[in-house]
Amino acid sequence: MKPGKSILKLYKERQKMTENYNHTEIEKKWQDKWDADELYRSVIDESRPKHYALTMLPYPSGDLHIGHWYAMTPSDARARYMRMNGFNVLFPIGFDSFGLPAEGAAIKNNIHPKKWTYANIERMRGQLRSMGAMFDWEREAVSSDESYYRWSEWFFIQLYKNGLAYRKMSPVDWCPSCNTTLAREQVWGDDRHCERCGTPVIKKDLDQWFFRTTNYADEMLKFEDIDWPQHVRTLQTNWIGRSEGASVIFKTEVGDHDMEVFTTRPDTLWGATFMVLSPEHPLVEVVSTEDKKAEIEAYKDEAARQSDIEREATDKEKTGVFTGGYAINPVNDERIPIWIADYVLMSYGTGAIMAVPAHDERDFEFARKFGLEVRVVIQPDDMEALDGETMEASVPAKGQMVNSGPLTGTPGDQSVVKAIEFIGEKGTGKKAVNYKLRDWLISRQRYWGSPIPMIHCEKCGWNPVPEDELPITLPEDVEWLPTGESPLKLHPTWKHVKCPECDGKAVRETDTMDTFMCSSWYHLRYLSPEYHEGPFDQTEYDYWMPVDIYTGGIEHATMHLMYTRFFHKALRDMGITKGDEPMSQLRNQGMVLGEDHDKMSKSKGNVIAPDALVDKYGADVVRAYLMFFSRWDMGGPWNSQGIEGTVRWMRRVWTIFNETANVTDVTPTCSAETKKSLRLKLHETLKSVTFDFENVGFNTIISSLMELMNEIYKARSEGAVGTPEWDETLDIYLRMLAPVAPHIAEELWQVMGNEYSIHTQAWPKVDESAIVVNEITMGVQVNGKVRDRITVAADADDDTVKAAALASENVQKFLEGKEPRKVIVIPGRLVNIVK
RNA sequence: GGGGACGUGGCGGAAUUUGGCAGACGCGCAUGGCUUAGGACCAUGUGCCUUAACCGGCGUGCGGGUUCGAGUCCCGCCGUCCCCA
Repeated sequence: MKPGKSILKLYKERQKMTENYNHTEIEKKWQDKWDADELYRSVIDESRPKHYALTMLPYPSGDLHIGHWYAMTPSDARARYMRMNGFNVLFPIGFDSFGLPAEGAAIKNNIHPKKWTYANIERMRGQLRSMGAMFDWEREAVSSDESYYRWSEWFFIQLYKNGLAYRKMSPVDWCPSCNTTLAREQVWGDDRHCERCGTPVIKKDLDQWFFRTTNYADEMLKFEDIDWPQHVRTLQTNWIGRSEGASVIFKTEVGDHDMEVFTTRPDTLWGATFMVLSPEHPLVEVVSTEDKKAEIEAYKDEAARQSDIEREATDKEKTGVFTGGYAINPVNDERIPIWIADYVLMSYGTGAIMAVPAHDERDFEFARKFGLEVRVVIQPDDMEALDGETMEASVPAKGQMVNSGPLTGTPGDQSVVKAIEFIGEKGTGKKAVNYKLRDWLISRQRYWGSPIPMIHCEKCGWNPVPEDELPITLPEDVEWLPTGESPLKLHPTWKHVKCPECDGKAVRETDTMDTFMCSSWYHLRYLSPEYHEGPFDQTEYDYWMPVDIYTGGIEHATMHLMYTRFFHKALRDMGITKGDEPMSQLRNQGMVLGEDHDKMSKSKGNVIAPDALVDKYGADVVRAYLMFFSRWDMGGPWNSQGIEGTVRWMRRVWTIFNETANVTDVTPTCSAETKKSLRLKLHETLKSVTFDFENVGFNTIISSLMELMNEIYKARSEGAVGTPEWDETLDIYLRMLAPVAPHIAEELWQVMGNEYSIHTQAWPKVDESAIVVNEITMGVQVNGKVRDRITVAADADDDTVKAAALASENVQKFLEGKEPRKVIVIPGRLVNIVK
């Protein structure tokens, strides 16, 4: 090795250091300064329009992952863009810090959930700061803080007092190993096992608290006044599952009990040849005969182990058991057998159906399998006469009523209405609407959640805790049994209280609230997290609400996003909130996949850790690459080679600005043409970047900025440095870069000798005159295929364009001497010549 | 089973608005420059087939349709992904 080699290498290294920017240093420097200057404090300012930008509340799992960056940093860029456009922007952050994982950690590692949670929050605060987002930390809200859950409790009481919270017995998923109920989302797989221990869950009847979400089912189907993605609207609409029909009472033959059924097809009542109850239906015990009991019990156990989806699947072999009991069909007083079958769900409708095999697919399969009668009562006009004995499939279409007593002959377009009239007159049924939506089960047999502020007294029943006694705080001196049972229940003293009514002995509710309760109103707590007179300060509410843009994952479409709408509407009706909807606009981001195009997971080893990326590339590059690599609403695979392209771009940006700042006395040598086209490209870029920010199209923002940087390099090589056009371009470029890469933009803003801070600068305005062009190129097609390109004056009339197109040699060649039959001119776009 | 979304080069993806020049931008690759050197930087090229090159032909999952014109609209398939109390 020659001695000169290492010296040269050293020199090169040093040169590289000055050429490239030190992201760690710069990002720290500006984050500290922004903090010290409270640059991102958002306070009420009536002189400016407000913009409330909200990103979904993270759970403090312990480590920020790339998904958080993907959700938050593009949202931050958009919020910054709005700020530069004169809006007073609120972009808050906080933590959804109650929940199951904290208790998992407690049981597994013997660490208190509170300690675990708050340590995680502390760690994640630092990680969140590294994003360089414009979070207003003064408004941080943490849902497990006493000052927060005190108001969750208060809301519960208000809902209770207004009849929107109630208690009832309900079958819930229960893990016999963990000795606790599970949320629906904690039950996994087709065999319905516990997410934590893998034990198959069972259904268990428990007294639980519910919120009356179904009161708002119809209102939640309305989306006219909010700009939410069609996909989310569809998911919520299907989830609510509204259907119109009739409710009809069938009587049991023995005991004359009512069995209510819901049907969308009351016109087929005369074709009901049997009834099916859900295996969980309370009347199963009553109607079944002694000889069937054992068989029925076995069947019930079997059904309880299956998921509702499996049970409802139409391709599944039908199973069922005859109860030995009979019902009376109210329209014709016929005696029909009562069966139980798993395809009837207790959670849908009334848990009982009238089976009309001739006109319902599943009833038909069931009837054929068990040899039950198939009776045709509807005859569609365009079909041959149906025969119940021989038909091979059910006919669900509407049509003329046949074999239907007094309604025989009613045409298909009136059948449902007439049938409802008929049962109405008979007093045995009425028009009804059914929803798939259930009331929201709020009880959790958990410790780490907001206590339900209710007290039970043997004498006075349930009463809410007096409001001046709030908050009911969680006791900290608790222990976990290996059974996993809630420590609140096991605590020796906590639950024993005096009855607020009679002052006698009473007990607290030891269940806590579903954490979706906390996240239903966090956007209100952000308004005034230090406020103690109520859940929020009314003045702040009146200024900031509603949320102008809400960003987050699609996975919350039917959970959080429905709960929060319900919550807002319920609060509105109680006089607490105003307006019908909490969030005017919703935009969802997709998911960042691993480099193998698979979902990221520790077991697959394809997880991308943002902290390491920030160390290596800096927050600005990570932000920009996340915006660039795919359409935001689609997401896509990470590519560690791909990010290098963003690094190169950022380095080129850095170079251009530093070079320009350091160059003095330069004499421009470029042509007027160069200056004009640079300015054209600049304002075209500004226009499209503005459009893209407005429409949340992040990837094309970055590609436009890359294109413009390529054009800047071209202009530089042509000697444009030092011209007014050059200076204008660089000035506007930095402003456009600022929302994307806040640190480097701030640094370069300073390098260029401007006043701090770039983030309080105005968004530039497009100069339309710069975009006007004199000449345009148009494609010329012959029979739809491009054969040439012509350059014409931008304002040329159609005849001129036509003439220019026909003058093309290549066009003439393809015309083969023939006279064109038709020439279509699309101004500014193309010419199509039809041979 | 039902509901929804998507399908464009070797790869990620562009093509806004009302159907109007497909493949922007980036990765990768290739060639050249600078270099003792390059996994750095700069420049150029890069859908496929054919060609020395031009020209030409073919091209947005497959098959049909509407239209002067279809990635975009309609119908039918195939495939992938997501959601489902």
